[in-house]
This record gives sequence, C-alpha cells and structure tokens, in this order.
Amino acid sequence: MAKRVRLLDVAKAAGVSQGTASNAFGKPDLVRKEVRERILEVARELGYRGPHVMARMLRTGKAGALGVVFPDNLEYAFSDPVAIELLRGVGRECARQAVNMMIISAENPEQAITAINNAAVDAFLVHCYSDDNDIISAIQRRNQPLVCIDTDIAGAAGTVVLDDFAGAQMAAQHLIDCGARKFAILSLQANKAENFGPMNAKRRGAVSHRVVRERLGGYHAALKKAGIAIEDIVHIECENMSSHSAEMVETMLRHHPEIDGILAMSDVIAIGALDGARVSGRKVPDDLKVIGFDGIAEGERTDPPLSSIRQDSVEKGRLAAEMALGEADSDSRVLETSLLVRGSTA
Amino acid sequence: MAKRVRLLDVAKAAGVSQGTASNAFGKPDLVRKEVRERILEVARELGYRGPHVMARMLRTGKAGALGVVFPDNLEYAFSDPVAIELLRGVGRECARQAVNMMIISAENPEQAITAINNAAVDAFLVHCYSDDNDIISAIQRRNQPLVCIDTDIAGAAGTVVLDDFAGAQMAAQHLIDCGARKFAILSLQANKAENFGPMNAKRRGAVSHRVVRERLGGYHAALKKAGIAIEDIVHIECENMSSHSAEMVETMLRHHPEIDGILAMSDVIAIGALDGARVSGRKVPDDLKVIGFDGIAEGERTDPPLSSIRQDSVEKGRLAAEMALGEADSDSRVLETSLLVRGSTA
DNA sequence: GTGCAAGAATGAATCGATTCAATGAATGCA
DNA sequence: TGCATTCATTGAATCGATTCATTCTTGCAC
Repeated sequence: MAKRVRLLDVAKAAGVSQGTASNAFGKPDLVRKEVRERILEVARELGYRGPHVMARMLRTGKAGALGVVFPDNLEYAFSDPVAIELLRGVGRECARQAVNMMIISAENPEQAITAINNAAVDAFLVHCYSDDNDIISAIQRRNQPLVCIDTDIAGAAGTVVLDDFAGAQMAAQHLIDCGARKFAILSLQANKAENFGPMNAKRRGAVSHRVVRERLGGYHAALKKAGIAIEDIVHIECENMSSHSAEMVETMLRHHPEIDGILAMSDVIAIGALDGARVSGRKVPDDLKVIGFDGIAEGERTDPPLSSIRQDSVEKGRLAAEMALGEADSDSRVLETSLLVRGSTA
Repeated sequence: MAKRVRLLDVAKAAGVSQGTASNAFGKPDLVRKEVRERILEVARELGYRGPHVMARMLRTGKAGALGVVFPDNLEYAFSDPVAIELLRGVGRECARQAVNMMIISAENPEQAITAINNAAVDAFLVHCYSDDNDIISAIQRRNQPLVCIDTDIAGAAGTVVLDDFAGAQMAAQHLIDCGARKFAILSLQANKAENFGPMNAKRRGAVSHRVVRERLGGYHAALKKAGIAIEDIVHIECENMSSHSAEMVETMLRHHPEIDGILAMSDVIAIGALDGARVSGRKVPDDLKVIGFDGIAEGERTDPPLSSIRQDSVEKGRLAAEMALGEADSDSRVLETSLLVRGSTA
C-alpha cells in the first residue's frame, strides 16, 4: 500500500514551506491567492487527502465532538422515547454548532469506562438516573466539561434537570381533583439493584435516582395534603417497559381491587398500565384514572388517550449540549412541566 | 493553568524510559510487576490522567469509533422510528465491539462535508435514500471503509439493503387478495427535489432513491399481474410524516372517491393515511384497505392495527456496522421481508 | 567458564499536522 | 533616500503518545 501523502510532501512539491501549505488549507486568507491555488493544485495531483484529522486534533487539542454517555445499557437510549427526544435535542445543538456527536457505547460499566477513556471529545454529557460513581469519576478524571441531565452530581460543570417534584405534585393533585382516592404509584427503578415489584418503606427510603426521589416526593406531598396516608398508597417498582408494567398492574389490581387512581412515573409505564387495566376489566377513566409523566407523542394514540405531565425533553437535551459546549449563560437549569389532560383522567 | 502531566514526566519521575512507561499502561505484561506498580503509583502522585487519546490515535491510526452519516437532516434520524431502530442496531454492534458511535451532525450538506472531514473515525456508515453525491464523495476521499444502507453506491466497501421489490410486491398482492381493485400508492420522497403531491409519469421515471424505485417497481409488478393498468393507479408523493400524509389522503379521497386500496411506502405514512381515511368517513378495512411498510411497533396500536411489510431494521443496522468494522464475511447483503396482516386489511 | 535463549528495559524515530517568532519583500509617506 | 508599516512566508518547535531494533540482564545447560 502506498504511503499516505503528507502535508510536507505537498509543501515540498509546491515549493513552499510546510507552514504555508498548512495555511492554504486551514487559513486561506493568510496565503496569497496565487500561491494557495498552486498548493491546492499540487495537492490534488499528488492525491493529498486533506489534513489528517488526528494530527490536527493532537496539535490543536480540539476534537470537534461532544460525548454522550448513557450509563445504563446503551440499547436503552435508542428504545425509550424520552431518551430519543433528548438525543434529538442534543443533535440539534450539535448540528448548530457544527460539532459531531459521539455516543459512548458499552455493554457494561467496565467497558463504558474504557470507552470514555478512548473517546476523543471536547466535553461530556451524561444522562444518568443513578449516581453511578465509577463512570462519573472516569469522566471527571478526564478533566473536561461535564453536564449532567436529570441528576445533580458534585463537581459537574452544569446540570439540567426538571422540576420533577412540582410535576409529580401536579399529577397527583389532578387525580385527586378527578375524584380518585385509592392510589397506586408505579415507580421507575429506584436503585442500581434491580428489584421490581412491590416497594417497601425501606427501599422507598433509599432511592438513589434523583428523578425517582423527586417524583415520589411530589406525589406524596400532594396526597398527604389531601389527607391520604402514605401507608395506604400501593407502591410498585416497574421496569420502564409497557409490557412489564402491564403485568404488574394486572397483578396489582388483583390484590388491590380498590385502586381508583394510578400515578405512573413515565408514559411508557402508564401505557402498559392502560393495557393492564383493560385486561383486568377496568374502564379507564370511569373505574380507574391513570396519569403518566413525560407527555410523549404515543400518548395521543392510546385508548383512551393518556393524560400526563408534559416535559420538553428535546429542549432539555439541546440546553445540556449548549452548556457543555460552553455557549450557555448559566450552569444550572431547572425546566418546568405542565399538565396535559386527556382521556385517561377525564 | 498547570501544564498537563505527560507520559514522559511520569517516566522520568519513576526513573524508567518512556517506552516502559507506555507499556505499563498499554501492555502491562511486558513490564515487570514491580516496575509497573511503581510507574502507576508515580503516575497517580503526579496526577497523570492516562494516555492522551489524540496522541495515541495519531500514533496508532485507530480512532475507535464508527461514523454514522444521515445525509438528510440529522433531526430526521431521531424522529423516524425506522431510523431509530437502525441506530439501535448500529449501537448494539458498536457496543459489542467496544467501538464508539460518532454521529455526524450537520444542518446542511455543505456542513456535513466539513463534519465528515473532521470526524476521527475508522469507518463510515451511510444511510442514504438519495444518491447524494457530494457527501458520498467526501466520504470516499477519506479512503476508509464505507458501508451503505438502503442504497447501493459504486465503490462502497459494503452494502446492506432490503429486498424492497419483493416486499412491495407482497404488499400489493395482499391488497389484491383482500379484494381491493382501485389503488393509490403513497410514495416516499423520490428525489432530492421536494415535490410533494400527485406524481406524474415523468417524475415516476426519474426516481433517484433506490428504496422508492424498488418499492414502486414491486407494487407495479404485482398490480400489473393482476390486470391493473399503471395509468389507473393514483400516485402521491408524501413527506414521511403522518400529519402530512393524512392531509394528502383526505384530498386524494375527495378527488378519487373510488379508491379502495392504499399502498403506503412507510408505516409512518400509512398511519397518517388511517387518520385521513377516518376524517373522510371511510371505514378501514371495509371501505378501504391500507397496508404500510416497515412493521414498526406503533402499528400495533393504531385503530385499526396496521398491516404492513415487516423488516428487521435493527438487524440491518447491526449488520452494516459489523461490515464496516470489518467483521462480516460478505460485503453485500439483502435482507428479506415478511407480510404482517393486521386489522387494516382484514 | 562459555554460549544461548528468554525476558526487560532503553531511547530514538515516528505519526502529521499547527503555531509563532523571525525574516523578507513590498508599499506608503515625508 | 530613509523609515515605518503591512503583508507573506519560513522553519523550527510542539502536541503526546507508541513502536521497534538494540542493548543489557539473568538463568540455565553443557
């Protein structure tokens, strides 16, 4: 295989210094038009493929890419509608700033650390539900800007979170307003340790995922205010998959037939809940009211359409990318939610 | 700001050569345990952050990343369910091979070329509907493995496509078997030039997107065999968005009330068609049969559930990544489709 | 005691650009 | 003619590793 043509070869052939040749490509206006054209011409003849990306990176220290880390299984990032919206937002900002988007891929945490160490990027974005310390500290060791989404981690350059507490409060208040009195909460995974099913008080007290903690807090606050005791609420921890929550709800309704209000921490879970309710012979919203969280598009097409707490995940991603790339004004943002009333509650 | 600690600094401080220090990190078994531990210890003390990614890349020539290019607007890649499945497959294979996934991001073709030139990757994957030559040739100039998905481009290292012709044929045959006689085809965008709406013969003859060409061919072949003249088929070109195709179908049914079978080139379009049919007062499948293409999950939840031609987009992406990363046995693959019968046709 | 092989460590060359202080040439102005 | 100023170009230093041919040690066998 023929050796790669280097900038130096071009410079020699064109009879100029390497510096000038470099400028001809990178800073055209520093080179006289005539000379520049000759250099480009010679480059073409020699089959020069343009400045070597890695060499340039090494010299300039800029990678021109934003690293995006999903601590949980990468496959998840391309399955969950909310994660995809987030990526869409990140992509939008990256495109605007002409920066590529590097998705750190790994099958397990150990591999993730290697992947992080091998990634040529200028900044990191991490979407973490858990305070996943090995991975976070691997990123921090790189000493580059790090923006966290949906979680707050000490030492991060920035944070973008939702006002999850207020959103959850709104959801619970809405179900109360609709007349529900016996509640079940379908929670997202609370901890690194998978432990789906009924959630006891102990586990409720040891929630490591910020999102879960906040939403749970919001639900409780609203229900308490309405005079409902925490002990009377059924807590179930679900995988964020409709098929899984559907089963959970079926079982749950068998053991707790009195339930007339379901608070789901995600629309994906809520959609499964609708299925589970149907199979169990409950009419939504007459017998049972269901409200989700996120406000994803699929919620419009369910039967009945799903009420939810809307969040702007695209903007969340975009904002985080903007921060990471250093164009944002603030280093910590809290986004608001709004109530989305549809058929599953009214 | 303090200067970065280099491998050389560590080597000096530990009293070994740079080469040995390098081996301590990269090839631990070439260094005596005792020495290796001392080096790592010194590195920690000095605050060495591990081998510099870009320097290593330059020296080894490996980037440890796979570039993924979506010639059309990047936002599209995170909106279309089929593109997302594709990405999921690519991600799966990347994770398996411990390679990161670089999504080339750009707002326009010109920017895309720059983005391609700045991407430190080992191979490229391009998902192109169009034979988008500027971008393709920018990639080819880089002289790295290039695998094309859904299109065949001269000089590509590999190609993964669907047997679109056979799939389309199956779709049309199915509608015929269900008793439809008056057909409308809802086509995807056929050309770079946006030109949505009724499609004349001239435009039908100048289709630059392979997928559209093949599927159109398949539909025609089946219909012709059933004795239906091409001239009697209504052709409409749609944006790949449900809201758009819904409008198109509404208008179309006003002008062609006789239509009793709709062949949609994507499920996204077909879902819109169901909406359009409902608004126009048609009962699906009684008055009008609709079949889509792709077999996306959303098709299960539509009213009625959508019949379709199923393809395995995840596997398509995975396979393409495998090829690009040089682990595949063949350099050109054609994936099969299958018929998915649901409520919209039976 | 000599020879040989295996194992460890060395250190200079290399990957391919960009940068910047210094130099040279050309122009303007008094 | 001389001096200051601007514009182009040069060439060496630099970014931070990895590699590999070579040298140095040891251990072992004969």
